[in-house]
Amino acid sequence: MSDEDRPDARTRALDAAEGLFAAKGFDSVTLRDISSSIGLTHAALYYHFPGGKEELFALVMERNIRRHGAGLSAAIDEGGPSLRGKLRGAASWFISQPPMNLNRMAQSDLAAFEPAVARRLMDLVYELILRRIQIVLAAARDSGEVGPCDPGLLAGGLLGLIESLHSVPVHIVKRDLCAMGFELIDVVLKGIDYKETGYAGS
Amino acid sequence: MSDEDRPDARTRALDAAEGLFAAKGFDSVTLRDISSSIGLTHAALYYHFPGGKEELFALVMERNIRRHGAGLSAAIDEGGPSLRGKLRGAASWFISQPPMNLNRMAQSDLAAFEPAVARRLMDLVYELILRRIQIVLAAARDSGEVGPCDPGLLAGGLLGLIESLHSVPVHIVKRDLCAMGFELIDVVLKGIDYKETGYAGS
DNA sequence: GTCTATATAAAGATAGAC
DNA sequence: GTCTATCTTTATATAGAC
Repeated sequence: MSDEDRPDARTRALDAAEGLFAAKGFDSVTLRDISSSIGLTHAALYYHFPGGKEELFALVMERNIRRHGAGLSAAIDEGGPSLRGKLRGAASWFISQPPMNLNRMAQSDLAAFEPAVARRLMDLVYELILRRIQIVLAAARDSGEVGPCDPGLLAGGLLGLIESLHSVPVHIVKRDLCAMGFELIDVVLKGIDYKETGYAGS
Repeated sequence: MSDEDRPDARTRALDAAEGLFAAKGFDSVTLRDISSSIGLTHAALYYHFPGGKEELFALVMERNIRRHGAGLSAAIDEGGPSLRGKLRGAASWFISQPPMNLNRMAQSDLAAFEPAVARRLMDLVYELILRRIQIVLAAARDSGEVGPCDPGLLAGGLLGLIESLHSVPVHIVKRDLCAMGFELIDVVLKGIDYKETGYAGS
């Protein structure tokens, strides 16, 4: 095992920035936070990202969205042919990842950015993530697997639902987050009247 | 109508801060943003809030949480005896208000606060908001109005679901946000197999 | 590529006049 | 109560040495 498996400084900067931006948001993270976490001074970041903090953030977010798009797509495909399997795959993916905090990105982080940049990132979210879920739902509806519904509305709702699991206070997490996600998926599929779930009361 | 209905400066500061903090988060709002929006200099804020920005934020958040608690409670009571009515009331309330962004508050805004302050605010959220929804669900389950379910999990999920409506891109909002919220409530109640909803296809 | 040093701007906070 | 003025710290960003 050579030491060549260590990413170059640019990639390490992107990785560090991704974690910090995801956890604290654009304004709360300083370039020094990022650079010092990979053993550089903040000035070195301007060599790799001449556009400064905004360029770094935009690059990080785009990479993050694309990674989520690819991971989500694979997880859906691995879920098998049923809608339930596909949605469980999607839930597993989002639960396995740090929270995307799309609300914060849209409403806070991108507020001070050039509209073109902000627009582009939000379009990517829609195209690679929301649309992917929407298509799954629309296919199930069109094939009659489920009844009439609004796939666009439901896709956003499902994402909010699953991502909200990341905010569950630790002392409330009695079970595996993934099991909780699956239970919420079953609620969406069958409603809370659903009797055949594995859940056995409080 | 006397001019006495104008709130005092302290209240106007809290009001302005509430809107700004809600929209942009703790770090993105400056004391000058708040003071200038009510025609004061930022130094004047230190007369009303000697503890500075952190005190102001904590006061604003506590007031906001209590207002949501009261509004939510009233909305649930006005929803009538059925679970569906109560949940529709809750949805109407959250949709009528600016987004709470509890995720951002818990994960970003409060990260740099004293643990005791952060803990206290999160406890208030649980006690006044999540618990209120949880109780409604538990009562419906215990009375047999719905089947077995986990009220704690569902309360958080419902909140995430409804709050996610605030992030729906404007060009996607084909209908009234409240109607969309009601449709999501019906999904939770009956699942997407539900055929008797008013929804009439894409 | 990364550093040190520095320029510049903005923010929280305080002192003291009015 | 609110202001002006100032202090201190911290951030982004740049220049130039190595």
